[in-house]
Amino acid sequence: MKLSKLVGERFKEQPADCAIESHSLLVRGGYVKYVAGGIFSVATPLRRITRKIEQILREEMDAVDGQEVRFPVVMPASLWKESGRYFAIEDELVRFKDRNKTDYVLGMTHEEAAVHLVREHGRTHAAYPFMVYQIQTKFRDEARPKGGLIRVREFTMKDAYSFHTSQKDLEGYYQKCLAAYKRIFARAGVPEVIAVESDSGMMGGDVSHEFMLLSKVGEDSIALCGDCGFSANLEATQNITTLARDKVSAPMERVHTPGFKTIDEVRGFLNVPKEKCCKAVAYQKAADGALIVVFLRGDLELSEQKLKKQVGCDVIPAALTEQSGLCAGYIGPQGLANHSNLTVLFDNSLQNENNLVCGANEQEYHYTGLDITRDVPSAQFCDLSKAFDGGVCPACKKPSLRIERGIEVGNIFQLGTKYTAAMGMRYADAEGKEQVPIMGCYGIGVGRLAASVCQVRHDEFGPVWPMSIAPWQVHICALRSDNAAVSAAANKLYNTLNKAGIEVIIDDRTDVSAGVMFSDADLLGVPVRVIISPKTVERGVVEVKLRSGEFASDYHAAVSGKNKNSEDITASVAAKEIKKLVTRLKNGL
RNA sequence: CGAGGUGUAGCGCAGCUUGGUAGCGCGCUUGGUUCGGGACCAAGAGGCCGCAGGUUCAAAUCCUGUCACCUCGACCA
Repeated sequence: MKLSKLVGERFKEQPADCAIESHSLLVRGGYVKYVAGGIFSVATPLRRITRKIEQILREEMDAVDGQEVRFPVVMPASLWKESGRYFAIEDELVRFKDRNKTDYVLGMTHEEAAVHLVREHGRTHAAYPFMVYQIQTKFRDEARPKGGLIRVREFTMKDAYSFHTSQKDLEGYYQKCLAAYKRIFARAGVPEVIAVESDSGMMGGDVSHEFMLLSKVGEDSIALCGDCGFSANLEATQNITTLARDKVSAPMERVHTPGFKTIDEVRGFLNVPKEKCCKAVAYQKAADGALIVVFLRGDLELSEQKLKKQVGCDVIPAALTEQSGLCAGYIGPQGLANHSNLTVLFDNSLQNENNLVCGANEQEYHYTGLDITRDVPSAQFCDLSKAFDGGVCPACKKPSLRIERGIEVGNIFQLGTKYTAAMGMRYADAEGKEQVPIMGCYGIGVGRLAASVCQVRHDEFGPVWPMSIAPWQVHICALRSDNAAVSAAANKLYNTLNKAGIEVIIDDRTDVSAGVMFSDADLLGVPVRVIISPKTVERGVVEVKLRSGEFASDYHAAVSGKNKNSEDITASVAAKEIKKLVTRLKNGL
């Protein structure tokens, strides 16, 4: 590839509207061009990167007996009505009508299509287990695309679907896929990706993992235990609290707290620690507006995800009106209006607690001396608060939990029979009895992975691509290409490397300064840089540098140590050395 | 969907308060001088000032509406 012909502009100004480094660098390096909200065109350098990622995905999926297939982007609504998701999913699923007024959807994931494809093949138990996968464009009408390629509406995803005759078989296969995923991320140059337990959300099923690349720009919070290695999505991490109960329970006392509503105001006024307050949070069920009041310890945060799971439906923060019978800012467990349509829940953190401050369900009054055991004997406790930094690990019970941010680069779910049952997929078991197959699914976002690698592998000048996914392996900067000797030497090396099967891009522009060439090379992030200039030609050498900055002098020495020779010999000697270097980097040495 | 913000040349921005010839930097074109970390000089090209109404002799500027985008939140299979 000649850089002079490469489509896409590189520039030095920080683009407006880029909130994270990977977005800014991918725009500045001419990797992507914005088309519309969450929709990008991908230029050659990024396309070459994603092709390499896709190839790694194919190899690893094939290694666990995956069969590559291709599902349609456009599917009839009827297929999505079979699974029920046509109605369950709201605006994220794009719906439209064709010329005959038939309803269609744009594929945002392909469980339905997968079941549709394999239900005939899967009629006999002898067919199992098997997996199909595809690498294809998906469209999700995200409420708010952000972070450049991290969260987009149109994206390429590798999605795989496995089918099994027993939970045990699925679990065994699931472990194989988990191992395959670890290999994939290691090969893509981000071995630090970790698998964390996740909440399966509305995908259904019980066990699921998310693959997280720790990064401050990540959208997910992850709880990690530095002691036992426990890791889980914050939403799926049980919050264990350890506050000790006071020896003596004071009697409840009604106190005047004019205008003090929030925990901070009340605890400051009454001079008690936050954790001795009983906080009330009001929500409503999204479907019917029924009120939910959650009580939790004053220093903790409610997890909406956990609340949703507990009440079994979507929830929204409550709008407290006169009719609600709730007294905003003064809600407490004692004397709460007896509302037929009110759910009251207590977080585990309040269990056995005493001497708490709580609302009195009356304007401008709180109680002190609340003893949950004594005063609210009917309280139902469950896990509703968020785990926190420095909290207790649910696995090893040591206070060594830390909370970090991560980018979700992949996920795997044990789906169970949600789709197979709904869509009528059946097989005959060994006894001839009809059974419903069990399903697993496994996804990796290709563009998001590329952007994530950029996010964690860059310096102030540009991305530093790992050799395994770099758009090219070698970048030749021919300084002063207007000089015939330089141009001849550079082209000779370029041709020699090409013939040797090395992926090489040459900056053959005759009208730019060295600084421009180096800056562009930095933005393209190719691992091995070869510099040819009048000076190096004079000495009969080429200069080799690594984008990462490591080992640069070694290789310079190795190449320049050769005797001064004719151009031909310099090219072949240099090419040999460069090929060795590329191989070494490929093998991660 | 809620809150805040921004739309002016390919990109980054000024101009708007107080209406009166549309500007700057980068990039682009041509010529010349330079040449190992985003060079310099000279001459050029490039704009429906997001869109639609309104006020006015006159609107990038004031008013109304609308669309798009960004940030935070909600949502996220």
